[in-house]
Amino acid sequence: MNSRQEKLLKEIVESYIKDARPVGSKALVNKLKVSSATIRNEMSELEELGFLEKTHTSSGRVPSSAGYKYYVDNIMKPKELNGEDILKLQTIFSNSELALSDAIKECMNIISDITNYTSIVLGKDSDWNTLKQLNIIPIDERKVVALVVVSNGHVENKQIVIPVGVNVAEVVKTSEIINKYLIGTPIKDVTSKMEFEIKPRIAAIIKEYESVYSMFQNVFNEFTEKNSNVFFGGRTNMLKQPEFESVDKIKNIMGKLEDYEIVKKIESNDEGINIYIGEESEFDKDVTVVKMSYQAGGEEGTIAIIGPTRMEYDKVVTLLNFIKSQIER
Amino acid sequence: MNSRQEKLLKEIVESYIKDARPVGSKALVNKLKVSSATIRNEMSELEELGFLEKTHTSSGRVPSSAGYKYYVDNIMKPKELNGEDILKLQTIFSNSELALSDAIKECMNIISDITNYTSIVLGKDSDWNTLKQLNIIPIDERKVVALVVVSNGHVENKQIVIPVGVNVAEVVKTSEIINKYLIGTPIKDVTSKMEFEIKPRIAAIIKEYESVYSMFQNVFNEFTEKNSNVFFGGRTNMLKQPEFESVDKIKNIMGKLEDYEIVKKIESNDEGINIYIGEESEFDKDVTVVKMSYQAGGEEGTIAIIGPTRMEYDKVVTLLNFIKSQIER
DNA sequence: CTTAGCACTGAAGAAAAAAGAGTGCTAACG
DNA sequence: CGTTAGCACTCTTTTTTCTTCAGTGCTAAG
Repeated sequence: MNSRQEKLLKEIVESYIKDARPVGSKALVNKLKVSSATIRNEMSELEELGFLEKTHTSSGRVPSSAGYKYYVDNIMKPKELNGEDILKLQTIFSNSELALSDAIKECMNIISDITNYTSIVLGKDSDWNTLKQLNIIPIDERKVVALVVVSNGHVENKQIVIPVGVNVAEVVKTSEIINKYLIGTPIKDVTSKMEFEIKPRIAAIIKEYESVYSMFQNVFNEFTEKNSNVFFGGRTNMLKQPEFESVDKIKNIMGKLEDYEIVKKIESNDEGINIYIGEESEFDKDVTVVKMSYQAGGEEGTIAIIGPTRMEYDKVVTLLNFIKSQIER
Repeated sequence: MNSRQEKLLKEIVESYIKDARPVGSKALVNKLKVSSATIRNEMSELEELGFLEKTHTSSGRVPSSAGYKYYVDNIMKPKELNGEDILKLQTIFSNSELALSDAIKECMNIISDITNYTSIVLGKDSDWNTLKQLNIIPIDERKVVALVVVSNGHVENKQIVIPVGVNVAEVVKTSEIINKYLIGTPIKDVTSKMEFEIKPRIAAIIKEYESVYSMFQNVFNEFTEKNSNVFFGGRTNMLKQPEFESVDKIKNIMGKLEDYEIVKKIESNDEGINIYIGEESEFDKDVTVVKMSYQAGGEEGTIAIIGPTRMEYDKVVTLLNFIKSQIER
């Protein structure tokens, strides 16, 4: 691809990102300083290379997924960010009391506002984390709160009504035993370990040990299934994009965003920024997912921006890079 | 309204709920056992009374908001529920370990599936609840989890990074002081009480008391602002309804569902079932909100079903009544 | 009061026509 | 030989016209 073609691709991608309208040859004569006929020639060459597409035989050109990809990889320059936005984000990180994951969530929320795309923060799948601590906090004589702390710093609490025939002291005692024998166990193994390590031990000292046992099993079960380490920002921002004007498309995308099985596939292990355009996104041919994993101070996860393929890539990438630089400190 | 008119309204409402198509006079001759001309006469009378509407001069009739209202108040009979569904709901409540609010959330999720409407569970606004307990759980030497328990049984946890120059013991000490002096304080007053009751006390014993003070203020602040006691079931079910085929309508409704300020207005204080049809719903002229408050064992809140005005009122009301009966036990 | 009959209405759909944006190709130009 | 003006052609979009049809309101008779 020669430099004029690159310039041409750049202008087409940027114009289409801006207006969501196919770009014709005449519209670019000012930018390229050559006649529309020349531009047409170059365009048809870019089309043969697979970087451009036509919506019909005599329409203007639209970037293909490959076109966006080339743009992202070779042409795009980091975007100057709005000072005000930067400041907002920086303020969040400079609030040193905030846990990293909370700070990230707040930031992604703001980024959703800035960009009008949807953002997702995905805590690392709890299967791989280990039990760090289990606390029982009595609320009254019939209720306690079970607090499970996991190695990645994630905390989950659940209110429990104590079964009849059991008293708070017994529940607390059981939690002590669990803490003694199960700390460090991967969350996914807790259920089986409970049966062999804990059940026999409490059987010896608690009358209604079956109730207590199943009570704690429930706590862990729920925790394992939990989708709660998914955070969304600007869930409906997608609707603002002109390409999602068909109800079916909206249904499709919103439906996928509701489906935890699909969303969790976004999870990334790469601390670099990865961009999945169109079909690659696994959402829709017109959707792009930009994602990046983070890891710091024992917390890890993935952050992602979901938007149309017609995305302001420069802005999004620059924003994520900014977040990355903040995380690293 | 005479009894034939009631019967007519009933048939029109039920037919429209079923098919989402305006109902013409001929379609009802079998049901009413009179000629289409007679039905037309009655229809135009019902229209004058404000219970029916036409989409255009020569179209069939559609129930107006008032028509639905009359149907709900005077005509509708409780609906026989599917035994399988009942069983599912009952199982949840019979799981005695579940906190009430968790049980309700699960139930509403199931009801969303059954009905294809959206459900909402709204914890009572924390302004009116009092602080019951504050726990600090050390995670490591720089991190703790602050756990705030509120009188309604709601628990919120937040991970905090301890400011430099402060140690865990000081944080724990502060939490003990807060527990000593602030328990029973309405959540909305905690912030001001912190300043006058706690700040002076910790100033005496902690060097970096300013940091510790603002740290705890942050915990409570976040808690007060928190939207987290809103639970949604079947958020996108609305999209399945044929009346929401226009993108603008979807945007409008989904947007409102994302806006905490609007959603929290659903909050109800009436333990009876209230139905807000059309404009009254505050969502859209084609939306109905059915809501009811609950209160038991110190927990309280509102549950609501949001769907089209063309809603299966009998089913929804019967389901909510069922939930109510379960809560009362 | 009920009903058959019929003219009338307005939406929805199909078909045809007109307008417009943009292309590809050819031939001329420096 | 790359660049450009010119022009026929293609396909979408918009507008217009026509047709169909479900359903109404009204009238007059039972």
